[in-house]
Amino acid sequence: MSNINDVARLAQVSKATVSRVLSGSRGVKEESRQAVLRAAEILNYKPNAIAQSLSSQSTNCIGVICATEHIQQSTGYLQALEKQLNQHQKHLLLRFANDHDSVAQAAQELSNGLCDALVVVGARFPLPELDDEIMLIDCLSGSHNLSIQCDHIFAAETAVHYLCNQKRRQIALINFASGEAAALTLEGYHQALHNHVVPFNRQLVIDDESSVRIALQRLINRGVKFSALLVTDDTQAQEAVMMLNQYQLKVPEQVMVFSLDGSTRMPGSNAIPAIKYPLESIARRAVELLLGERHTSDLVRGSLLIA
Amino acid sequence: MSNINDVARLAQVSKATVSRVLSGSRGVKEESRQAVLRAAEILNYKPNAIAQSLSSQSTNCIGVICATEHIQQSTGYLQALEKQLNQHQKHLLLRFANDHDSVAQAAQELSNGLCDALVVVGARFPLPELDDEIMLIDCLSGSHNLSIQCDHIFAAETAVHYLCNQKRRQIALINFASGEAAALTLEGYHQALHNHVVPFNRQLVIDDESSVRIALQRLINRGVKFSALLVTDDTQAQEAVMMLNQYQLKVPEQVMVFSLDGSTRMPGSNAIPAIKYPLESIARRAVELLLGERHTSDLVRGSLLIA
DNA sequence: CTGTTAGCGCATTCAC
DNA sequence: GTGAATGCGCTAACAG
Repeated sequence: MSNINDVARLAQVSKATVSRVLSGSRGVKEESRQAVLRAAEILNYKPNAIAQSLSSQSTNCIGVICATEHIQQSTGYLQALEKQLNQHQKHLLLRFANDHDSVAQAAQELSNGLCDALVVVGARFPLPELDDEIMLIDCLSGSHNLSIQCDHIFAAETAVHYLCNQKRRQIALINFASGEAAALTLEGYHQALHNHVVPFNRQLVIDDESSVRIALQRLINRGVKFSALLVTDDTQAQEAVMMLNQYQLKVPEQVMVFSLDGSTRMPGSNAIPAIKYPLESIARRAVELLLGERHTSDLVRGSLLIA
Repeated sequence: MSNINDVARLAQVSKATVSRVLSGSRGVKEESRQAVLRAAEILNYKPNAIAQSLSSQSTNCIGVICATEHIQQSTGYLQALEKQLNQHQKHLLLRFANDHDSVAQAAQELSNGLCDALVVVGARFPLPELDDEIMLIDCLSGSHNLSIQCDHIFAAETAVHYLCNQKRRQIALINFASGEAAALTLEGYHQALHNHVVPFNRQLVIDDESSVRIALQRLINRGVKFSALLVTDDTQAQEAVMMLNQYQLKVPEQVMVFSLDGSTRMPGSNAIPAIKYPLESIARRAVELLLGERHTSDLVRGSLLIA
């Protein structure tokens, strides 16, 4: 690989001029300019990103720590984020993590100057204490950090309203296992039921179980009837549908399953009503936040999506 | 962020000694050693990765260009790759691409010293001419490059054998739209049919159509009967199942769908027989290849997976 | 307009 | 054992 010296020599100018042409590029005689460009072309010269980073004290890398648990959703975020970052000439350094400790370790290892910023995406578990500079997207909690959260109250309300309008008034909820997200979802659920004058039945809610299958079994074991089931994402929804079928419960005739996050639909889940969040929009805001073009943490509302 | 000078000053030694302790670390008096470690601890010092890279002429980053078309599969590779790279203290720089030009551009942009190596994963379209150093994993072609390919002949053979044993002899094939992978798949299909003394019927094969839905429509429009359908991956399989249902064709009673790549099963596709490739193993070999611990391009066989 | 110089933070000689 | 000096490739400040 050729470097700036090679170009300077071939173009008969100094390194500084080469640098000027390829960067700021103003205040350079057209003649030298052309010479530099020609030389660069001939040598197929690309400024070394590492050297630029060291000099400018900023790599153009953003570290993304991505939760793997509901990987389908996360992948959607990943694609959207990469697209936005790409448009801003930034690179995406990927790291997967599925629990508290992995996130902590990843954050540690990426805090050595390699990244300009860090983002945690889609964590469905309690996070370690992170530097305030770290951004959280769609995580269970994160009110004190730079973050973009889904409006869980709104989502739950919308879901309940929709289901009530479908004459489904016994609505079960398999909630997040912890975090603010769980509390907010419950709040929206509660509120909407109240608006529809449907009594709240504690027996219809499971909010301390990370496995959908077990949550659903517990729900069924309780023997309470329900005509609708709220789950937190599409993966859970699909699993729920399969289990309900195994229990001879017809979906959606007997139980309508509703996904509180169907942002990245998989083939086969089209028939499940859901709340869909605008991934591109979220990614765009996230990147703007990271780049300092925007300053307020965001609460994003999703829209109702029915087949 | 503190740097090596701060540590050296606090520990009352020179930069060189600090570097020795935190890197090679031999030939240093225990006393200084402790002093350095203590100072580093106090200052929470982490050697700057960028500076190390510039000095050592090797970032520990591997660029991964990931095809998005059948994203579920790719995500599996992504996770497996990240895990392996992580174990080797390497970072994964992610880039998505969905066509010839995007790959070319991504390869360009990542060839500026930021990455030590480049990998293209899961491309289902013709690739641009790439540097020989670039590794291909599960792409349509790539015999001249460093690569890890699935044994498509073996997969198709296995599929056909299985289906024939299930008394399904009219086996339709919706093949890859191009590349060696298509040719090899067809070869395996052909060979296995021959072994089972089933005549080859050109009408049962579609190999110039990138959309499964359209391919399947064409197949059905042709009016040929088929009791089994081979498709190239799970996403396609699920779409095929849905379409077949719309055509009132019961799956698997009337048509058994078989996925030639079911490495990353989604909920709901469990009932579809498939060939499953060992993702972790593939990722491990890939990383070994990248790191020069191994030198031969690989052909990987997948195993039959039935519910 | 352009060349020279001095860092960026670290690893690595080479003397002592 | 250890410190001073040099270089990785580039950008920026400062002279001319």
